Formats: sequence, structure tokens, C-alpha cells
Amino acid sequence: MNVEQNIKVAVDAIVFGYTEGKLHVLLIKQKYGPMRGRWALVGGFVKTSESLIDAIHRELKEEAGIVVNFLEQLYTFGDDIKRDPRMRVISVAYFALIKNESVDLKADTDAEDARWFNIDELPQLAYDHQKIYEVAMNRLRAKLTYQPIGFDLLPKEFLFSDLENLYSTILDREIDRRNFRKKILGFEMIEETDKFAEGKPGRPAKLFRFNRQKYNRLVRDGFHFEI
Amino acid sequence: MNVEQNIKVAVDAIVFGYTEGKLHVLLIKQKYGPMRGRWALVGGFVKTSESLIDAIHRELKEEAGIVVNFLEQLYTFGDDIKRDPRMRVISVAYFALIKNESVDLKADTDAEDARWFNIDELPQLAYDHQKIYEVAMNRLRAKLTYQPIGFDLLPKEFLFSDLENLYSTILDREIDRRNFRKKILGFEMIEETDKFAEGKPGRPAKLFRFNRQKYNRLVRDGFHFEI
DNA sequence: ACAAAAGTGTTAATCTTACACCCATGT
DNA sequence: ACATGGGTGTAAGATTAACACTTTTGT
Repeated sequence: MNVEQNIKVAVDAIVFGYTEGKLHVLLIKQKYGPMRGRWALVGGFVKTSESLIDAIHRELKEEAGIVVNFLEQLYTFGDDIKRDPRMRVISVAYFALIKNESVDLKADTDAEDARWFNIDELPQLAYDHQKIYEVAMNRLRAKLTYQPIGFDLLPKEFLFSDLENLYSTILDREIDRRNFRKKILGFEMIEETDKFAEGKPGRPAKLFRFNRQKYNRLVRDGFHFEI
Repeated sequence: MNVEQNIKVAVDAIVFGYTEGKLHVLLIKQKYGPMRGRWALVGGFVKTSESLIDAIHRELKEEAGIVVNFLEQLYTFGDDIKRDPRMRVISVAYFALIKNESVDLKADTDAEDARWFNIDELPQLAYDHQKIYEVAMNRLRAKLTYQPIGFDLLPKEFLFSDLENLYSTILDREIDRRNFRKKILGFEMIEETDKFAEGKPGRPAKLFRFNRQKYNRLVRDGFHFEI
């Protein structure tokens, strides 16, 4: 077979993290190429004998030294044929969430220029990565309301107020504490631990834990999460 | 830049149609290649200087002579590196809906072997197209409940009973006629015409029409469709 | 004792569900 | 007059939304 085509395939990941009440995105400073010095998403070219998912896992490891908590395909960007000025490149973008941003970004050799950016203070991004970021934000907001992905941004044990805060930060709306708690607890997929938060003023808060098995069982039985 | 990569990029479309109370999928009989004689989705290789969306429009025209009513990216299949036995190919799959299947599939020269198949009588499909079909069915069912895409499968003017039937066929569950009508009419995005269905037994049914402008206005004002 | 954040219930309003009979037409 | 599919309303139940005071701790 003779296919006259010269298109390169890349993968890019937009990784969200949440700490201190703020949503962050992981960016890498470009060392080479036409976008040298600009910040960009984690990503790179796919190898000929490598699956897309392996490629994105490899890039996450090589460029940032991280293993994410949630990863799914976001969208394939290939309508702007000049999105990479050097040649025709299409990018299969992935959407990722990570629990603890404190993972040492410098753990890996290639990762000297990996940093978390608050989404309110993003620098100008390379290529069409601003567009990818926007699509990802929409996905994050939508998904937060119908899948329990908030737990993939919080530590294993978390405060109810953190969860509530995460929702009101990302969805950008106020949430009634009582109704929220009632609803979430009503799902019966998160459970109390016997631990309490320390080192904060005010009444100490209970720590909770998400039980994914219970959630999976509920889904199997036709349950549908919805905030 | 020197990228050592030899991956080809294809686009494939899964096109759904709805007639006589049944859901159909458009398939093309392969004339050449390792899958000769097998039925496959509309699709082909992307040209180096062609956007993905142009590529899929071109294939729909060349292989089936159709223009679809709704088209969006579905998923990019690129994890099975042997999905095409000849070489590494990734496929950006599109999801399409068409209003009137009676469009003449033979209108175009290349389309001699294009046919609609009832989804209950699908033949064995080429490549990983069975997988693509399954992902598309899930998307169709999910989307039907939160976006008014049912109207993209019906003629411009349709009976309420057709709409109801479409929903109960695709979602595979019974629908209460009164509640359904009340809900849909309550959205105020479909309107009565002054025409009636002819040539059917029983009381003649009013024809209705979907008003996309009204729908768009509602969405802009924060409305969320949900069946 | 006061400042700070956590924890908790009730009521009204809205939305959803279940359900059965009459209507308009063709034969 | 009967067969066929179209059209319509109401009441009970479930869900959601609004709302404020008490508890526990540290200083």
C-alpha cells in the first residue's frame, strides 16, 4: 500500500492539580524548537510502535516524572494545519487529574522546567495549547457535575470543606454547605474516618475517604452521580 | 526537524439514520485491500494539507454522496497498533446523524456499495470498526438524553409519536406518552405546524417542527436539555 | 470570652411519576 | 359501529432549595 501522507502524530496532556484551594495546570518550558522558552503542555511525538496511551504515559514520566490519577482522551486537534509551524502535526490531547501536586516535579532528569501554574495566572502558551486548555476546562467543569472526579484531585483523606471548596472554585458558584453534605453523604460512596484535621483554627473537622468500590457497585446497579 | 515516525492518519465516520422506526448505520463495502469484500465505516486517509474535518466531509461525499446533519468528533482509535494489518494507522472517528436516509446513496460514482444496515442486523465489520460502532452507540444513547439530537434524525416536520418512538427505540425503554409530551412541549423549542399526517389509520396527528434558534437562545440563557 | 470553622433539620416549592379515558379519522 | 392511533389532566410522591443556630476547638 502506498499512502502519500506526511503527518506527524503527537500526544499532549493537560494535567490539573488542586492545592490550597486553587486549581493548577502543569506546564513545561520548551527547551528547543520554534517555541523555545514558551510554556507548553506535557507532550511529544508518538513512536511508530507505541500505543497512544503508552505514549502519553511515557511523556508524563519523562517530562515531569509523574504518574497521574485519572487520564482520558480529550480531543484530537488536527483542523489547524499550521498549529505547528514546522510541519503538519495532529495532537491527540489527554485530560489528566493528579491528587497531590507536591509530587516532586524535579524527580526526573528532563523535568527541570516543569511547573504548576494557577489557572488565573497562566502564561502565554505554545502552539494551540491555549485552545486545548479551554476545551479541557470545559470538560473538567462538565465532568465534575456528573462523575465523581473531584476525588481524583484531593488527597486520599480529605475534609468535607475541601470537597465543597473544590466544587465551588471550579464550578464558580456558591454551594450550600448543608445541602451539599446531605447530597454527597446520601450517595453512600464516601465514608468517615476516625481522624480529624489538625492545625487549623475552629472546630476540628472529620476526615473522609472516597470508596471507589462502593461507587463502582452503585454504577453497576444503575446509579447516576449528579451534583 | 527530524521526527522518526511512520504513522498514517485516517478518519472514519459512523453515520446513523432512522427510518420506519428503526435505527440504521451506513456501511461501505471494501473494494480493495486486506478487508476486500467486508463492510466498513465510511473513511479514508487524511491528506497532508487537509484538516480532519475537511477529510471526513470529503469521504462522506466521495464514498456515499451524502451531507450529514450533525457531525462531531467521537474518539481517536490508536491504541491497537495492529488495527490495520498493513501498517500503523490511527483513526480519528466521527459521529454523524442524517435526517433522511432516502438520500440517494448511489448518487456518487464511488458509492455503488454503500448501504444502510439495521443495527440489529449488522454484518461483521472490517478493522476495529465494531469497536467504533460500540463507542458510537454509547455516545448516541448518552447524548440523546442531554442534547436535542433526536431532531437531527427526523425529517424537518415530524409527528410526536415518531419522536417518542425514536427515544424509546434508541434508549430501549418505555416512555409515557403524556409525560413525554408535557416535558418536550414545556421546553418551548418545538412548535406546531398547521399540517397533519396523512395516510395512516386513526386520528390524524399534528406535525411539529424543531426551532433551533429558540433552542440556542435557551442554551445561551442557561437552559439544559434533559430527558 | 471570643474568634473561627464544623456540624446539623425543617419546611415550602418544584419536579417527577403513575395512570385511563375520550377524540378524530378510515373502513 | 368498530378499529386505530392521537390527544389530554390530576394527584401522590420524591427531590431540591432556602435558610440560622449550636458545637468544638485554640487563643
